[in-house]
Amino acid sequence: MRTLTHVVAGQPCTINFPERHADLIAFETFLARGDKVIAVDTETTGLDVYTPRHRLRLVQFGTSTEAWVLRADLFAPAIMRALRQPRSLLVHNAAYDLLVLNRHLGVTIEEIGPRTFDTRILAHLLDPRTESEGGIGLGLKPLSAVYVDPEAPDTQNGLTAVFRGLGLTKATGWAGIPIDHETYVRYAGLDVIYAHRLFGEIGPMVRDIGLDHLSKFEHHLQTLLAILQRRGMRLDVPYVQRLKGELITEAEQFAAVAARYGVANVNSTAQVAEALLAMGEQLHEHTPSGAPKVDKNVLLPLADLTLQWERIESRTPNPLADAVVRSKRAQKWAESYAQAFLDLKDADDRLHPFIGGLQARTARMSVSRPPLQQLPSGDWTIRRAFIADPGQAIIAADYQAVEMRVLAALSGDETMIKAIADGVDLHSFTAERVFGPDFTKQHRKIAKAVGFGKVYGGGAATITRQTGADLESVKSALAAYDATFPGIKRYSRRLMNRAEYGRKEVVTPSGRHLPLDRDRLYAATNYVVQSTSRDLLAQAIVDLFDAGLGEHLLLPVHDELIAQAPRDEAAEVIREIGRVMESNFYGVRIASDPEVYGPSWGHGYGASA
DNA sequence: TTTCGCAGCCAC
DNA sequence: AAACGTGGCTGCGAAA
Repeated sequence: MRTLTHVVAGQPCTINFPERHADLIAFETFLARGDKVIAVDTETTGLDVYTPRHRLRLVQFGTSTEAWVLRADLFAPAIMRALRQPRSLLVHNAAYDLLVLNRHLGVTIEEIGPRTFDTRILAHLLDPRTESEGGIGLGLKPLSAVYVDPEAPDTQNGLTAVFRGLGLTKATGWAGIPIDHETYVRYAGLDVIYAHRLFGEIGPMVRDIGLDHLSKFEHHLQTLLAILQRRGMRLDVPYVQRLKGELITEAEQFAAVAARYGVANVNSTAQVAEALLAMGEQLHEHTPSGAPKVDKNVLLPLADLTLQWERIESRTPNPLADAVVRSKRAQKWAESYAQAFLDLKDADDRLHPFIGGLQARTARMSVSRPPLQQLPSGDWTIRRAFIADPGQAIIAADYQAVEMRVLAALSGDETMIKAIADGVDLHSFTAERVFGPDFTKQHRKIAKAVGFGKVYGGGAATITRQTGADLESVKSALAAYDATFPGIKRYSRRLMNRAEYGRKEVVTPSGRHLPLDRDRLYAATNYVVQSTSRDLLAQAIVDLFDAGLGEHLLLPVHDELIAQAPRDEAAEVIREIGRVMESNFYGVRIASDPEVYGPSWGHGYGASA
């Protein structure tokens, strides 16, 4: 047994590192003490839990003064027994550890999820802001520094310094550092001690502000999302390999065209800008640092293309601009999607994207490694890579204009609530009220942009840029919109006034406190709408599991759920899922649109083979 | 050599 | 008076 000592917040703590089986007797004694709550953490070789190369190295247990760091290669049975004892577990960012323990030790999410407390969830409820947003942050280190001990070492960054001394990098260090390296063991042990103390500090705070109920909900949701992640989605590997090859060829062909105009690297914005200027093009827009902007909003018009890639016929296309946008798109799709899919798949050709259930400031969920919430939707080719399990079909149900409906409900605007109840197209309705009965397609487009502008907090200038309409008609459309839906303007003003003179935050119907930046109080409306829309989807996921439909779910995508079901039941299952998703929110119907896609996700976007 | 901020692009 | 919100990820090019 190796024993390390460390002072945490002025108190001496011990970190025990058993080296042989005889050392476990003391560990059993520690467990037999019967602490109600024990902190747990894992150290692994990397973040990609389901790739064949992923390994579990250490599992740590601890209280506020004592940690046990156990090697998974030597002591797996003891670790499993400890995890299965009937007591509460305390984990910082349990979304990750639940999956690790399930995959490597077979201790399932269902076994330990329901009795796990996650300090990251508690911290997010207290303040969801990251460090860069002016908050404490959601990592164990910044939270410990604030709530436990200002001297808390940064165990993650501290180790990267150690990695360098060993000739390792950030990428190779977690797998390569010797498993008994003193700093590695020490920091592994400190993490559970800090997590335990952090829980002791912020657990009561969450209770005091009346968020116990929301906390319970978020813990339950996280467990369900972990089950979705464990399930994963099936990848059509031959299709992805073929697609990747085609995309790379396309990227190379257009890169060769760009090279003829002096651009050796299409991803170098500096090279592209210089070459375009040399060709006599004007570049009026600039980036925050002052460089000429050459993004696709600039390049597509130079190539005589709309933002939807249709020919405008208003000028001679600039061949360089055309080649650059085409090469970059093909390369982005090849790398960010096709290649990422192949890198992250498990041994059974399934992808298990990480679902962050409580991610954004607004609690919106995120999906990463790979980013399945942001696959191209204007074209089916990338989504076609995901296929249903044998005998099943991909199905999906999305909320219809959920953010507009939430805004209508929260603001209580009678005109909009009635329009929704009557089932009319909201943007056409707005266009008619703003521009009269003879409104055009362009008028509807402006009305739609104004509606989104209200949700996002966008102003006349932004809407002008988006729609190409002139500033004056956009301004009058905004004024007419306010006159048509006075409740929405009133509601936004109320949120801002409260923040102006009271706490710089907005509180959602679920009781979530969302901090506002003092120079961006106008974001209040967006925050409460976005957050509430997320809460509705989260509630739907919980309800679907309660209704026995959880086994069908595959992925949440902000306002929709992707699922699968046996082919001959698919239509019925998705209708049922859609029904469970629907609700009445302050008198406004939150409606869903169920759809059977077919053999792949891409079949919902026009794929046929 | 590795890390990191910027620019850009994908989604809702 | 006006104010475009939330994420993930890749490549470049300079800093460390």
